[in-house]
Amino acid sequence: MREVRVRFAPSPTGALHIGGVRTALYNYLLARKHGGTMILRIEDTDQTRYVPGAEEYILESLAWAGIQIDEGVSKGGPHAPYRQSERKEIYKKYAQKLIDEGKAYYAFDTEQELEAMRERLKNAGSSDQQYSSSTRTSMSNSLTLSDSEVKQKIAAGTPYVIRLKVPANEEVRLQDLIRGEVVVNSSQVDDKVLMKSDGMPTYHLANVVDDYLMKISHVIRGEEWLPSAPLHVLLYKFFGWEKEMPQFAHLPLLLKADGNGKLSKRDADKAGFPIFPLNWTDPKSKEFSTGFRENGYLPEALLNFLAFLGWNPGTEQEIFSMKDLTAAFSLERIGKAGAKFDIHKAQWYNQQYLRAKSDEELARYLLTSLEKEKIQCTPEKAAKICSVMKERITFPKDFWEQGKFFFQAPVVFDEQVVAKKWNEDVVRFLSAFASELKALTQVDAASAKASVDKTSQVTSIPSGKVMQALRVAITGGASGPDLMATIEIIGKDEAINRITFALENIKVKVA
RNA sequence: GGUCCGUUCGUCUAGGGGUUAGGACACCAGAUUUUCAUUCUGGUAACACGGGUUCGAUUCCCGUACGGACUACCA
Repeated sequence: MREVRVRFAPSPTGALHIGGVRTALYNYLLARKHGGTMILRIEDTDQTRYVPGAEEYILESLAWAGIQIDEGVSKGGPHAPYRQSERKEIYKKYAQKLIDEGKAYYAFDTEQELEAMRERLKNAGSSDQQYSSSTRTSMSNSLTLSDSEVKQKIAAGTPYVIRLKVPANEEVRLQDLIRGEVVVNSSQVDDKVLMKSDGMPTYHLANVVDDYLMKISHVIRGEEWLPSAPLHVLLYKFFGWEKEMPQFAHLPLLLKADGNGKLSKRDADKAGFPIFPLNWTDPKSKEFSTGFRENGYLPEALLNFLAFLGWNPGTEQEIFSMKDLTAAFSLERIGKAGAKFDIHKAQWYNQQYLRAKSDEELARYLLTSLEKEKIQCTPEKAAKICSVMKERITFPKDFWEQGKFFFQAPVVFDEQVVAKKWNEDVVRFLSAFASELKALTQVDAASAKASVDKTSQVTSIPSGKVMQALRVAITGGASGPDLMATIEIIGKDEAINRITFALENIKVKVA
């Protein structure tokens, strides 16, 4: 097998779509698996769609995800520059070569003329309205014009594009690593523009030239590129690069969770989950989009989830670190059908990865939240809280959001529990329990439990009848981690205060 | 419309000519628990359809349906 060199080649037109992250991931995994090279190339040949900050965003997203670039923008390498706008002259040279060899031609048609051509064909009932072998003869190009006319037009500064002269009726085959052999007749491929009138290449030319020059071994990209792959094959042929042609792998698309169709930002917004790795504000429209990172998704969990959308190892193992993924990954095991993006599974992965962390690591999340709230807490206490809460949370922020009561005494109490459980017995029990606690020098979970049992005996009230009320008094809510552990964490005095406060403020419902 | 690609539980998928069609998420039920959650146990649930080929097809072939991508001087 030849040296594995893969590239992720996004264009800086906005935030990086989550599907792009998966494409990058698969590229990266293949590179790592075979000790190859991961290249990042920026495809910024469309100047009208350029969005400032997008490139930085892509870089930061990949870094966050843990997808490391070996070569490319921001990193440099033997094939620099890696930004296509800076490689303009290179493409020009290759386009010229095709012109010289009669494999491409100049075209001077204006937008209106092209429009008129399509209209004409449409009216004539033609099934397609392409600029191709059948229509090029009636257009304004270097095939129909004389040499002197062409020269004159160019000299006069008439805008022109360079088009590929696609052969009329030829079978173009390509061996896709995921889909097998794909055959397309060249008559289905139109005379694609290679060089635009602004002097920039189109994707088709730039990608083929760069992949060749950068010695790319595998092109792993989304399925939306499959229809134009034959064109690329043709280009490799015309350049005489068939031997160096990379292998293609066209990935199944990421679909929206409900209904059908490509996963879009709209769908994600509607369902309330992010679609971009990081927060993003569009510089033009000022539209803000949330990111997976800011929503509390761990990169390793997101990647694990993403990896399994379209690929699986064929075993029953579900949790895969980047290392595991690298070891298990293979293009052969990528599926063909589009995968619906079900955020539930992503959340489950997040839970799994969060739980696997040590209390000390988790404590850092809680401490971060507390800092924002300007609440003091020792790392030890934070770790303890995380330890009792880790089984019930999905995101780092949940430690604070579901554990506020560790730091703030409740002032309002769950109405349902109060209505249902708060009664004379409760008042009696809690008063006695508070006294019981007072008698102790220190309260931990075990002694708190002992006190509950003792109070139960003394008052002859079964603890089961009053535990919910105790919880409400201590936390204000109806659910939470182990109550005795909670009491231990807030401490004896605080527990007594809270019970006293509840006793004073919750009215017994008159039966 | 045309070209290409696809189709196994609700979702991600394993499997593959003869299987009780497996797992995970989600869902439901039971057990545990002071609650919720966790955990454990169990459950509902799938080969799009029609023709071939074959002793036998969910698996191979062909159609149909449905879905998707592409159809720009966008990538």
